Amino acid sequence: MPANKKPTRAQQKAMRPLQILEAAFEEFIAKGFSATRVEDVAERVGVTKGTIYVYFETKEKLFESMVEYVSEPFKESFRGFVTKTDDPFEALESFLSFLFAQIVNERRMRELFRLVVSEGRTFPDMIDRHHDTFMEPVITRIDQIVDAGVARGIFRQKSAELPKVIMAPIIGTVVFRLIFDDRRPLDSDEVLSTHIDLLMNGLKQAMA
Amino acid sequence: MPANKKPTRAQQKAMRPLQILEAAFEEFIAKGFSATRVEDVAERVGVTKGTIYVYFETKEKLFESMVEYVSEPFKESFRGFVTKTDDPFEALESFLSFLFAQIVNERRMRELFRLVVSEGRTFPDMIDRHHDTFMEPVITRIDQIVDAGVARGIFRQKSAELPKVIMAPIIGTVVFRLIFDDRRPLDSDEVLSTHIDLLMNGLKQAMA
Amino acid sequence: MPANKKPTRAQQKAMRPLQILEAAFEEFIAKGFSATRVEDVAERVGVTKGTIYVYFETKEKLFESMVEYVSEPFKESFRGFVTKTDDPFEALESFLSFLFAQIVNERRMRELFRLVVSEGRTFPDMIDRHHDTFMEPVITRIDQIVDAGVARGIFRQKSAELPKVIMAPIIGTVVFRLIFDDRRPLDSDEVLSTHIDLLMNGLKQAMA
Amino acid sequence: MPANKKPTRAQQKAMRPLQILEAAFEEFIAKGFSATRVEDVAERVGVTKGTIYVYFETKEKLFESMVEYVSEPFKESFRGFVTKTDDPFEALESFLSFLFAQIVNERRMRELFRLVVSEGRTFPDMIDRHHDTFMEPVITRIDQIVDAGVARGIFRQKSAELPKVIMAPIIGTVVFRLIFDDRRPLDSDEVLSTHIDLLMNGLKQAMA
DNA sequence: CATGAATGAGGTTTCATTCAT
DNA sequence: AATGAATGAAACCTCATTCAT
Repeated sequence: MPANKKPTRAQQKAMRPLQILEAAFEEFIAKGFSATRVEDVAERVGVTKGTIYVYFETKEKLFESMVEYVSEPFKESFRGFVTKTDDPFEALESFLSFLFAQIVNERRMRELFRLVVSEGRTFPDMIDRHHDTFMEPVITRIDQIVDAGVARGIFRQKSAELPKVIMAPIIGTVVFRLIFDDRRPLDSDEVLSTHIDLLMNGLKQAMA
Repeated sequence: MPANKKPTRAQQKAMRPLQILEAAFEEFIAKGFSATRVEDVAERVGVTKGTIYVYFETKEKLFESMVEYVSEPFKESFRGFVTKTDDPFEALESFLSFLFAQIVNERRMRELFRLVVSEGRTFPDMIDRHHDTFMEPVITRIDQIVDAGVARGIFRQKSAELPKVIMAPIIGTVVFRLIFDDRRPLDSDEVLSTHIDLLMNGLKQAMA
Repeated sequence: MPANKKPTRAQQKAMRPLQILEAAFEEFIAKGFSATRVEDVAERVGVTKGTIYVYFETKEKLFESMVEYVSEPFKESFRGFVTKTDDPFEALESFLSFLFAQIVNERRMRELFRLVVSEGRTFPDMIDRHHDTFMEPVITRIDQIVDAGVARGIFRQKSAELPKVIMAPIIGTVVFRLIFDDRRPLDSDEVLSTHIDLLMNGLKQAMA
Repeated sequence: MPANKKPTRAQQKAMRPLQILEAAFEEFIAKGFSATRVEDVAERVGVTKGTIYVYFETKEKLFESMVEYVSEPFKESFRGFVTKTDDPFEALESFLSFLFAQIVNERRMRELFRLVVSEGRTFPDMIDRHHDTFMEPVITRIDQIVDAGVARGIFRQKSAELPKVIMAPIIGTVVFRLIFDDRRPLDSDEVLSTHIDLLMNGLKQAMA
């Protein structure tokens, strides 16, 4: 069963948009929307400029489709994430581990953040969608876990911004890695466990 | 003591570079390096393209000078920051308050982060300088405070990444504000006090 | 006698070129040669670009074939036109009525004129053919009628350019309709009868 | 008093738009709007593409400005045209001579007609303006002359479309020259005098 | 110092045409 | 016969930069 050297035309056609989106991702995160040339994307795929326009109407549409494309895996795995425990500590730890794995340690997600920060002003829709499908659900989930902990007298009365304070180190770590990871790598697992450790103590302490 | 209605021509002349840097800042943060036109900067100042080139050799140099320019105030105030207490809790709280005031609540600093994230790949020097004059000193200072606390048996044994975990929420909050503040404003003071509160409890707990 | 619901595939096939020529006509008169896309023509027929090239080698050839195609009906009817009278007045009136019916009041012929005017410089052959198969025969026929009238002492001695002067209002009316008919419709019948009336009097008068 | 070899920069600047409009006219009439390249216009002026865009925002705007520019002389001379006689025959003859001189025998005006015919569908404004500033005033003037003649019992009762019938040969002759003049030149003066002669007889006849 | 006309390289997009299926 | 993916040449337009005034 030898590997298929040449894909059929039908296979080729089905793959093209994906190939282009992959290439677009790499180019856009490397140079930003404006400084990326459509031709760069084409070259990376191994086709000519015109081919890009067979699949995407404009550079803007290509960018937006690409953002959609790289956002999908997280949305998918978030939908599939279920807490298996009733213990608020374990629930929080479990969810934070999940977020670290899916966001901090996923290059795609880290770079997606770069784009949200850098191109958000030019693509407000992206911000809205990112908020609605990412930030809002995540914050809400944290909120629920904290609420449950508070209701059961395990966590202390929460502050209004507590969910964001719990979330902030994740965003911070993402950005830290985006900026400095090349020269100052950071031990993500250590950061995660430290963050959790701090949180567990910080939240529990109230009960003392 | 007459009000200075019109600056003299000499004063005007001396201000030109500053005006240009201010204008450049606004344009570059709004559209990014690549999408900003030198003419946009000129228009904002009220001069013509050519004038920009009287003071700055290239668009790149203008950008770099602008980053330098908006970075200065933080460096200045950081140099002037002294801890007046020996108590590690107070020292940490004091320093975090300082960072919130100087970074999270300073539009210039927030937007500077946007540029570091978005243009860092194109301007590696900026990243290096930002690391050396901003991140490194800040982390070091946190480290010192934590070390002091540990040495005096007030804080528990610290993790290697603890300073970054303490710093991360600040970066995270900056980025949160950069991205969502327009539609989901966040109560910075509440975030600060919650963060400090959590930290105090989290760190102290070790002693229990 | 069942209605022919669907043409057979063979019939379909035979019709393709005609359908394409029809579509090409509509597109070319609407946007001109250069601004018309081969794909527009294809879409109008309901096929894809490639199909056009099955029947026509290039866009130019398509255009030329189309001009040929829409010119045919006039040539046909002109060949079939016979003067049934000996009276020069009646002959002239009859021929002018024929020309109005076939040219001024025929959308195809009017639009053909638009193409001759607009694309003539790019397609000199079209001009030549239009001259040889249209203008020249028509002018000649007018000339013959006038000659006959002069020979029989009914019309006055003609001017060298008289046939063109007789013809010019027809072209003028065509162009008037091409340009302004949408907002300033013109009563073709009234124009025809006025033109004839004027001519009859103008030509006859000489004899007085 | 030697000729000024090099115009000053100020002179140059004042002339540029005119030079460009002249060049645009020649290019647009030769190839039509769509097939004309901005670079062709630039080359004809002896500057580069970019220079065109210093003076005209888009190719469309350039086209429209050019139409405006070449229309002006006729509007000017039409405003200056006054009939010096009370005799309707003379008035009509005088006006038709004027129109032949200004329209039929003016290359600019002839070619303007080509553009109206060929680009009218793409530039409806041009049609409107051409109607309002050219066709309508001319037709109105003819109408007035004819009315005066009828009122004084010199011309017969006019037909509703008579002014257009009087005007049509002029448009027809223009178009004839546009299309065929290269290979079948036409004697404009002869056409004019024949047209006038025919008209005079045709109109006067009523009195008999 | 300041201007702004001019440049020209380069970017996005279009489209006639080809060709494997 | 018909398709439509792919090409690549070329068009429109932009903009950093220069330089004579």
